[in-house]
Amino acid sequence: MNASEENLLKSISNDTLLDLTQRYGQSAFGFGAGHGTGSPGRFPLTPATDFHSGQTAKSNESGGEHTSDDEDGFDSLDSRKRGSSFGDDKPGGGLAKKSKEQRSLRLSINARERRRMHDLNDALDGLRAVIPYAHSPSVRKLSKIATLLLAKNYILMQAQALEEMRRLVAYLNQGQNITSPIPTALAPFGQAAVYPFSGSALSTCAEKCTTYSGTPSTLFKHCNDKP
DNA sequence: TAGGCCATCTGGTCCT
DNA sequence: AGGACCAGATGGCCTA
Repeated sequence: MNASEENLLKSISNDTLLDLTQRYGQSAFGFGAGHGTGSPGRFPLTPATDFHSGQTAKSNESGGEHTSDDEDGFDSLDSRKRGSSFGDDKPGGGLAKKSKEQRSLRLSINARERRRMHDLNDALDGLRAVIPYAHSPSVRKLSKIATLLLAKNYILMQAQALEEMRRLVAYLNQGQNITSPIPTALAPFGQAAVYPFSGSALSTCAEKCTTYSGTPSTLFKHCNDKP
């Protein structure tokens, strides 16, 4: 992890929304500031030499098509890594000594797992697209962990802002004039600021997922709630 | 060159 | 039984 990213994570982990807000205000979530200015960063990954054939294979970077993965996985695999025991002759490892049936099953499972991880990465890309940081080609893409932590705090910050707006509206609706700056009575913030869904009319997990994800519902099979 | 990040494979577990 | 999910292992790429 580079220094800039490290600093970001430090600032995220302490839950200081004020600090986070200041960073947003400065649009300081581009990691390119401290390093690699003018450098395109490490993404997208450059094509690598195929492990077996020596041919150049396109990276399976998330967002790419998942078409060829479905066959049996082998020929269309990302060339980065074939796994620890793939084709390995060591005892107990690899598919070489397994039956054709077992091998076929293993390849099928691998392809499924690959697809699953691609879906996960697609979702992470979607998350990166909506959280505020510099989306510039010269800026390094957020790492997975940074994306998740930043998203979490962004949600908290938005919830806090929403709660503040609600209080302000309520205050104004009482017919009181605001002669001084923002009333200090608006703080501290209630629980609703911490749990965005706590006051929501949406009661089931499925409803929340449908409303807030914008993602195909098939990706939310965790929802046990019946709408 | 070390460390961070990543994709992939793999075997285990749980669920439908 | 088959699929989803998970965590560990492995090795490639990139940056400081």
